[in-house]
Amino acid sequence: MPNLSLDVTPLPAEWFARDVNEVARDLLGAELSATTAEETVTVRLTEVEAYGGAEDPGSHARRGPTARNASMFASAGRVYVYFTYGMHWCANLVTGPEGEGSAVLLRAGEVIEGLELARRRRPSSRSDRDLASGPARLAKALGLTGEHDGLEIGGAAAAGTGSMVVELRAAPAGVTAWERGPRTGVSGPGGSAAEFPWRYWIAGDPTVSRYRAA
DNA sequence: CGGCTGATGGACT
DNA sequence: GTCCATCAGCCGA
Repeated sequence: MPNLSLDVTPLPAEWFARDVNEVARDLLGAELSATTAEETVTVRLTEVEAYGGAEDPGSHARRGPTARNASMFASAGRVYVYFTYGMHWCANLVTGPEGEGSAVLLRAGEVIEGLELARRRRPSSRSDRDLASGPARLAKALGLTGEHDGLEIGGAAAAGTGSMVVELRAAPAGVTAWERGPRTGVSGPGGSAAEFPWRYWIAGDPTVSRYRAA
């Protein structure tokens, strides 16, 4: 299935109204931009993970809505940002209808616009290809934090002293060279990692995060 | 480049 | 208490 054009605002709901795995795969190659204070960082998505609702043992939504995951249960086209490991923010795009709790975790990307700002935000990055080569790295390069949880794509929201606008454009011709495999850190009772090969990445792309299965 | 390990705090049982 | 949808720093090659 070819990628649909996403150059309209707000996003067409039908683009998200299908299996979260198809949405995840079609997000590969898409361009996500985040603008604050007249400065924009854009990443070309190279790695994502699909997470289902209550039926998915690896999903934050598996035990129903809480204060933390509330925005996951909103309708499609919003950003779900959560805090993990005591220091990192990670960003997802909500894909399901209201109440479902499905979303796509943005795991890695290539910075294609706003390189200077991305470098400023990630001074510890060893090279430009590491600027967004991991979920927390990507969120940091884009400037996304808990302030932006629930933000609607294509919309704007007050965030601290400034504002944030997030926009998404699909790859013009789609991505054909994609691969998939087990998600990170998803195993144990209720479903092994192998049962959910819902991690997708662009084959051979140097910005894909260095994940090794246990 | 790749492997190993400590850091660090909120959510949830 | 325990569990994280992780990363930076350090080391060796």
